[in-house]
Amino acid sequence: MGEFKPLDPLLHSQLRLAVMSLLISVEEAEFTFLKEKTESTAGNLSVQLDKLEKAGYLEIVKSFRGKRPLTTAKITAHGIRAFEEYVLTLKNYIT
Amino acid sequence: MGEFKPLDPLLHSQLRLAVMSLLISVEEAEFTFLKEKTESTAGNLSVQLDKLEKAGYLEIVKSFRGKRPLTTAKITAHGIRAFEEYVLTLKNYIT
DNA sequence: TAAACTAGTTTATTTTATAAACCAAATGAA
DNA sequence: TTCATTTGGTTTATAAAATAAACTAGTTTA
Repeated sequence: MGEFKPLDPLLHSQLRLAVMSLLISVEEAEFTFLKEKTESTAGNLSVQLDKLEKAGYLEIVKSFRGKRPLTTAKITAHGIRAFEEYVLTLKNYIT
Repeated sequence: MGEFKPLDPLLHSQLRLAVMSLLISVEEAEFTFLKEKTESTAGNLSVQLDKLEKAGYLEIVKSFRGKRPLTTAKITAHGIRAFEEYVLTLKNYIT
């Protein structure tokens, strides 16, 4: 029983964790909302959303609002499980 | 009041966090003890202890036990404060 | 005395995070 | 109308971190 099982590296990142944290509570959010809440740059956010999507933690939907592009992120069931697991693992480090 | 204040990058690292977590409870520990508990390589542990020492979070004492070198790490008051602060900050991400 | 082990450090490589530069379209001001 | 600015991003380049591999120095064991 190792005391410190590895932390999911995909979640152990400030920005990705903040994004997941937001999406856990709101279910679905726009790119600009996530950008404002996390105070990240668009470039960084774009890259990190990509990674979370490729891991299957998020679903990214691209559409238009009026004439402008609109990117929406939604957490998946797999993402929720991974986040919960991450939190449990982390607790062994900080308590 | 930003929801996600930055996490101390020195502590937001799996191995350094595990080391600090151990030292919070035991106060003082040998290199080999830390290596076993964290299941890290000696090289990685050496590098990370250095960083924590340079930040003033640990004090590293080098001596000999019999004829063999002995490296001991001890958490500082500053390290304890930083760890506690990190935990508080992190809670805003995971709850 | 040679092989293997201990207790690490140093250097090199890979992976991440982040920033900077860029793009396409839409809007606003002169 | 046309040129500057803004929106909503993506792509590429750079900096920083984590990790692994190689190395050092000495010790113990066969």
